[in-house]
Amino acid sequence: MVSIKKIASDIGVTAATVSNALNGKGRVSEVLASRIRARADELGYRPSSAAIALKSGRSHVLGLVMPDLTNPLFPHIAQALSIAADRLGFAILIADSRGSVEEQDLAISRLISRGVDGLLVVPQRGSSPASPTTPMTIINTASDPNNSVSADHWGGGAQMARHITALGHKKILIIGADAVSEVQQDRIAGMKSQLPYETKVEILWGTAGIEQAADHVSKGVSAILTTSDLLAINVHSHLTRAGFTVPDDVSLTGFDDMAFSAAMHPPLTTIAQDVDTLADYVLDIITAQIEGKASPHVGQTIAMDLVLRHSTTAPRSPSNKEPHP
Amino acid sequence: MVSIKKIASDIGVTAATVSNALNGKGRVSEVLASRIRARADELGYRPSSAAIALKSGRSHVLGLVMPDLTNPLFPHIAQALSIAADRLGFAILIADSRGSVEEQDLAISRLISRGVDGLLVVPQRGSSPASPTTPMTIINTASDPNNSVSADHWGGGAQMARHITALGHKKILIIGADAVSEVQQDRIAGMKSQLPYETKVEILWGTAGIEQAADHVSKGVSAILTTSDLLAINVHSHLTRAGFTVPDDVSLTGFDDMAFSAAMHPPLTTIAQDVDTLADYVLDIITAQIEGKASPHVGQTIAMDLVLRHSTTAPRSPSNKEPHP
DNA sequence: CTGTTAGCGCCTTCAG
DNA sequence: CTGAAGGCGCTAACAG
Repeated sequence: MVSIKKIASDIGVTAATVSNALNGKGRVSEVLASRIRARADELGYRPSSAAIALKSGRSHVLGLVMPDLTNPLFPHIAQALSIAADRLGFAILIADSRGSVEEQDLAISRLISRGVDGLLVVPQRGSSPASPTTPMTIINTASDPNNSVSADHWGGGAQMARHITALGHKKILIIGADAVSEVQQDRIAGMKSQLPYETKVEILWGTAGIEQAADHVSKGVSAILTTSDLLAINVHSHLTRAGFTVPDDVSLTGFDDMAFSAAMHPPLTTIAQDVDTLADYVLDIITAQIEGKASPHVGQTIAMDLVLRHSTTAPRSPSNKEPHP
Repeated sequence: MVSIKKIASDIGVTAATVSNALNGKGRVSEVLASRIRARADELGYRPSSAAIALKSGRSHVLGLVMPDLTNPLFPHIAQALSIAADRLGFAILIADSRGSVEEQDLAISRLISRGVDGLLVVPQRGSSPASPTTPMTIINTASDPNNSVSADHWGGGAQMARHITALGHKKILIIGADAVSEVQQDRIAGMKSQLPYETKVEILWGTAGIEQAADHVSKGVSAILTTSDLLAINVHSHLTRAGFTVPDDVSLTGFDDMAFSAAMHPPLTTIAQDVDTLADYVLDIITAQIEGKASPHVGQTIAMDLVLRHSTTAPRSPSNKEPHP
């Protein structure tokens, strides 16, 4: 590793001068400076981030803690975050909280020991991680009091419900994966809020929900709203096994717009997150926090987009009273 | 940030003594040492990783460069790697090479500037990144001459082909996503190697392959082998749209065992990677490289597992000459 | 057993 | 315009 010193001795000046020249502090004559720069890239000089971190107290590294790296949303968030981060000169250290709050706390603690300048955490369901010392921004959902920023899960659910009632559905089944997830609760709350008083709704959770879906269709349910695409594809599988076809017999929707959702048959109507905007907001917030400022984005919520595909359509008689083309 | 010095002055000793006590170098009397330790955790002391990195020249950070964080395999690899890494005291910095070799080189360079001790790279298709200075291990496929370790893609393809010919299929279509991917080439080469001379094989690439799949089935193809689950679900969609059902009309297989593959209908027969073993090998190799040693795992290949589900079955007449239950 | 010194690579005064 | 000195937190080598 070639250091500032090597360059200095090569040229016959002091380390301080090299530092000044390389950082364009203007305190060095242009001729000397360019000679220094030339030698620097001849040697392939790279400033030592350890030294800078030590001196400045800032590592320019952010820690990203996710509940489960296996979560299909992780890639998108990680990608958007990593791109946004290095635009700002930050790198991202990843950690997996492996499904438990203990692991989550451990991960946070390890990251802090690593000297990260800030923490980005998507909390374990139902947990409220906190750090007294290191800035931390929480990406969860609006109903979490500690939430810093998030997609508008409630609004996404609301859009989906509006879409489905506009289609004329009056008997609906909602299936969630996990009742303790605040994100899913918000998604469902949003759905319910937009369903007219007369429409019948039932909510089911987890595998029970998946298995009972077909029964409910037999009993007249004409649309099934789920809180994730993975859940939806699962339900779809049970439905077709039971002899129902989507969307002719039942409409079906997901959430998150995973890669496979456009590829399955029928392509799934779902709700997409704007991860790029999310990433920008998150970084804005964390960098503000690091600098002790306040970000305008704290507490904001990012609109989700309804992605219309072919798994939803108007219900068949008798619940569909309006004619349709 | 409480430093070693603070503890030292609190207790009335020198920084060096505190360092010795905390690192159990034995040069400190047990009484003093425990007094020091006590004060240290009262104060919540954490060694500064920047200082240690500066002093030792080792950051204990590894850089992970992937072609596209959006790749559905990334989560699994990242997770396995991050878990294996922190068992060994390493953290992982992620970078996305965003689909281009230039970005890949940039990412590598940025990571090196960050002072990573080693680089883990899943190379951009067809590229051969190299670093003169920083240890680097390449995770690609056996046919890449720079490959350090990888799943046995060839062997996976071979298993799949054996499975399909054992079922009695004699007219087969192979669909790959991208011909320049060495991984996919190896997967396909493995498949072809195990197909008896008499069986008819055709290979198609990309969207063309997806769109022509149904035609080929009309012309007698009884099994379609793809190089990824995502491709498979896509093909499945086109097939059902054309009125064919899987596996009754055609058998269909994927690769990678994504989350949705078990959930779709029918559940997809596919090939799974043993990412945990992969991660262990990768870390073994990179740490060996960092220490200037040689790892026994270099050049090794990790067996893939055939995951039998319900998208494959024996072909219907006329190509199936043996009776089956 | 404990202290002192010095230096990792860099930058920021403060002098010259 | 350039140099010298000091220090970020830590540890190794060398005293005492």
